[in-house]
Amino acid sequence: MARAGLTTARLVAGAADLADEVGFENVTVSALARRFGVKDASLYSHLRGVQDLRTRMALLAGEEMIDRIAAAVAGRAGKDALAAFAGAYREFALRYPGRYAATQIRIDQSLAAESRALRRTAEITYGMLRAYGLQEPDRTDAVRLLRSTFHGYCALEATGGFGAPRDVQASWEKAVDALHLTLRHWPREEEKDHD
Amino acid sequence: MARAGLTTARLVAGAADLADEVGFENVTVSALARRFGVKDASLYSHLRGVQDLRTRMALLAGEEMIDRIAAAVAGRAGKDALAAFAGAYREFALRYPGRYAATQIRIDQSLAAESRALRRTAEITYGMLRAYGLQEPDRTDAVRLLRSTFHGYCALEATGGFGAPRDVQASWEKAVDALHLTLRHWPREEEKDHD
DNA sequence: GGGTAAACCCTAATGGATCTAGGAACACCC
DNA sequence: GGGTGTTCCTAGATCCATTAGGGTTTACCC
Repeated sequence: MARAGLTTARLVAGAADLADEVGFENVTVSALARRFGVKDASLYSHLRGVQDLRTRMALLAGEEMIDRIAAAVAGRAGKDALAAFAGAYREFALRYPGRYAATQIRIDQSLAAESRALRRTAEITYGMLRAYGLQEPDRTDAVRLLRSTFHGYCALEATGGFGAPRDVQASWEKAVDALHLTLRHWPREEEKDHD
Repeated sequence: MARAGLTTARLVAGAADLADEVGFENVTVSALARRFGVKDASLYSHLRGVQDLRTRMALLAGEEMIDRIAAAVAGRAGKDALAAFAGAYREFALRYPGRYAATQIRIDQSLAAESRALRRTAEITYGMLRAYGLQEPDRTDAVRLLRSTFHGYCALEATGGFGAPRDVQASWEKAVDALHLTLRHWPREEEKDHD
């Protein structure tokens, strides 16, 4: 009956590792308890339940991810910053698929508001766009486009959506190039291109 | 003991409706049996199990989705076709969230190869790009970029990822505009923009 | 160093999910 | 009307989430 030394933080970290190994959707309270050599019920002193666990995993993974991205972007601007952001984003998504999946779940609005990770992500993303000189609402539109492309690419790649023989890394770099050009020549409110 | 008249097709269609109502991940064999007023075990004469059910849902939803898109794109070219494709894509994803989620699961490679929906999707997507005059590998890169952006946007929107007050429809139209320009001025292999 | 309160982990039990095995009722076809 | 499958059911095994309540270790305080 040696104590296992469980804490909420250790459990959540263990769950994140487990998610990377077996997939986010296969992280169960039972599996987590097994990993710590403990009975299921023991986890309920540290976690309110599986929903709580998932939320905590999402927040942890979000922090870890934005830390990597922030480190990659630091000291860069313009296309350099964009490429660094994109590279760190995809690197994280591919290397830690369970953690990445965790970042994509729906989070309670009130929790999201007080999440340091989300605030930092917004800061860093908007900061990265500064060089392109966009004003609202174009800035928000651009952020949404970037996030969509990054997430969509990683999600499709992760689920085996890209079947063509073409190198996936090369396509990614092309996409980042294209995004850079899009940001540089953003179709602003007045100067719409009709064609 | 009146027979319920179950068939694989009816079950899969029912499961798709159920997915749109309660979410793809909440479609269970039990819930589906309940919906048809039948015991769980009865479904196993028509379906091999929950994995089989999910795969069939994915194939069905994929067909339905590409049908809508094909109808929208028919007779259009260039930016017109792109906008129609994008509109039909997002319309489907938002209106049938459970079916859309089904289309995103990982499908067995051998099954994917013989899927009519996947072949048609490829045809229509590449056809839509004809007007932009891209050659391989640029064409594949462009397809990947389009799919990523469309999927990423719908996925983020569906999980409540867009918190800013900016109108989501407007951002989407801007994204489609931006994609059109990207396709028109695609950074081809030789003429790379270094900046 | 011993007592005690809190923290930690357990047993036990409920309810819901997937899935298998085997049996009964129905439809159809001659 | 008697086969002959197909369709659906009962029963049961296994796994997961969660709650209730109880025993044991830890750490702190005198």
